[in-house]
Amino acid sequence: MEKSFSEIKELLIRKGLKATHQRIVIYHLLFNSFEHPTAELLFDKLKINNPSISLGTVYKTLDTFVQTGLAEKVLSETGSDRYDANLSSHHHIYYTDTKEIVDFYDSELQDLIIAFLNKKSIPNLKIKDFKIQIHGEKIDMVENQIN
Amino acid sequence: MEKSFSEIKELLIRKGLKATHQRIVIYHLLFNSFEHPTAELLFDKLKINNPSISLGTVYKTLDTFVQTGLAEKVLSETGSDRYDANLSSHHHIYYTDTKEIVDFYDSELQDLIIAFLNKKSIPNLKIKDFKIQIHGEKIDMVENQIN
DNA sequence: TCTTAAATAGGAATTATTCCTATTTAAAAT
DNA sequence: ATTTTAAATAGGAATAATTCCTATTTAAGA
Ligand SMILES: [Mn+2]
Ligand SMILES: [Mn+2]
Ligand SMILES: [Zn+2]
Ligand SMILES: [Zn+2]
Repeated sequence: MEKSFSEIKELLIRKGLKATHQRIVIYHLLFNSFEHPTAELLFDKLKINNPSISLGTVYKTLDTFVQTGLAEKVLSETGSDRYDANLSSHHHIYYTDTKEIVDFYDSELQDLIIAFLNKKSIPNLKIKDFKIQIHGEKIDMVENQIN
Repeated sequence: MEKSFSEIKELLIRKGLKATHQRIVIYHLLFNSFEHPTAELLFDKLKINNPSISLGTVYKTLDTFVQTGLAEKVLSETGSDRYDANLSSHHHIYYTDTKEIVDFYDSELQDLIIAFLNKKSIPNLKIKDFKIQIHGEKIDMVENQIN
C-alpha cells in the first residue's frame, strides 16, 4: 500500500498541484502514518531528513491537501488539529485513556447507516457525508456492552 | 424546559459545586442556547447583564461543567470549541454552508447503532459512547440521497 | 457574624495557527 | 539545456484561542 515518491508526484500533478519536494515528503509521511498526526508531529519527523522545511509550510500544505481532497482533518477535542490521508470510508475510535485515534472500518455499519439516512430524509438537508467517533478505553479482556 | 436560577443552583450543589452567580448565569445561558455556542459568544452575551464577568471565568466554568458532566464539548473543525448543555442522547448536523450545528435526535438510529456495536464487540475496547456528525448543506427542496 | 477554602477578575503567558514577504523552485517556453 | 515566471517556501511576525497567575472577592459552613 506504500506509495513511492514518483507515484505521489503523479498524484499531485493529477490534482493540479505543483509537485514540490515539500508536498511529496509531507504526503508520503502522512500517508504512511496511522496515528492521525498533528502538523507539529509531522514537522518534527520531517525535519530529520528535511532540515530546512518550515512549520508554516507543513500547515499550508496540509490545508492544500484538505482543499484538494488528498487528506481530511480528524476532529479532536483536545489541542491541535489532526490529519488523515486515508480516504477510504472509515470512522474513528478515540481511546480516552491513551489519547490514540484508531481507524475503524465496518462496511456493515456503514451500509446500515447509509440505508437509514436515505430512508429517513432530513428536511432541507443535502447530506454530503457523516462521521462517527467511538469513545472508549483500552481494556485487557474482550468485552463490550453499552447502554 | 427552561430551568430557573434556583433549579440551577440546586443542580450545581447536587454536583458538588459552589453555586456562584457566574456558574448560574453561564449554565442558564448555555442551557437555553441551541446554537452550541463558543466561550466567546457566551461571554459577549453575559457581559450585558454581568459587566464584570471575565472571559477566563467563562472558559474555566465551561471546563468545570464538562468535567462534572453538566455539559459537553461539541467537536468543530473550524476555530473555537463549542459547548452543549443538552445531555439527552443526540447527534449533530453540520451545515457546511451556514456553519450551523443543529441537534439531531433519532432514537431508531441510536438503537440501531447501539445494537450493532453490542453485537460486534471490538477487541480491547470498552465503549463509553459514540457521536455522529452529519455533514451537509441547506437546501430548499426536501431531498436526500447519499452514496 | 466570622472564617476560610474556593472562585473570580484582569491581565500576562502560552499554544496553535495564519500571515507576510524576500527568496527559491517547478515546470513551461524557448 | 537554458530562460522565464508564477507559484511555493522559509523564517519570522502577527493573531486567535485558551490557559495560567495571583490579588481580591465570595459562598457556605461554623
Ligand atoms: Mn480546543
Ligand atoms: Mn483548528
Ligand atoms: Zn483515519
Ligand atoms: Zn447538541
